[in-house]
Amino acid sequence: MQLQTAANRLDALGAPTRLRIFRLLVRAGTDGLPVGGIQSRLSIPGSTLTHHLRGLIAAGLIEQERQGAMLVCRADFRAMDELVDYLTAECCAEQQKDDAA
Amino acid sequence: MQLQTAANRLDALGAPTRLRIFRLLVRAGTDGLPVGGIQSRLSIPGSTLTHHLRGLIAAGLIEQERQGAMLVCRADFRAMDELVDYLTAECCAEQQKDDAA
DNA sequence: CATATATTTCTACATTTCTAGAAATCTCGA
DNA sequence: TCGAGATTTCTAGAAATGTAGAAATATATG
Repeated sequence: MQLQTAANRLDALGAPTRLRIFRLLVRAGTDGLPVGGIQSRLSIPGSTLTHHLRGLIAAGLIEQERQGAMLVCRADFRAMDELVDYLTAECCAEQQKDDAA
Repeated sequence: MQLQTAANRLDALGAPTRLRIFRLLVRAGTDGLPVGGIQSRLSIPGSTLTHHLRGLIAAGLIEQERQGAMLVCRADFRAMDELVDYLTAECCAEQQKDDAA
């Protein structure tokens, strides 16, 4: 995983509103939740919610699938695993390599 | 770990510059690195570096200890572990609890 | 004290971000 | 095609953020 990708995902989760959305979707599991379901549970105006969902999608942290009139959102668990791996990968390496990349 | 704390730490790591700093310190291990060492390795102007170090400290992700004229920075590995735990804790819970908190 | 090295503070500016109301668009069923 | 529900787009303003030059401050050493 590249630094930029990791930074994008961390940044996406760094806003409390988006972190709440993401955690709600993680809890919802593989069934996911429609946009409206997120909206009512978290009391977020639609336009604001769309804005944040776009950010989470751009970061590759969630996916959407249309089911009729509703747009179902799901957490991308693989993406989250990659992120966790990235954070822990170099732990205590104690090396003096540069971090230019 | 509270949502706000997690969001603060994720946000702190969400900027590429700060993520590079943090990973450099993680690699440096318990010895840490002085501010100047980070500056020369990552080619970041001093004022910019100080700015970002302040953000990482505020998020509880790094600590500083003065050693003579130099200020040694170290990653707080416990904080990183807490953050990783937070990200993985609710994974695949498949529950329908609210996320109002 | 004077000087060199290390780091921060001050300052400024461009850019991005968050928020949300109102209007527009999309999807389905009758 | 019309209406209702679902979601997005448009728009705008306030606030936060990233960046870094120049000056100031701190620390050690001779």
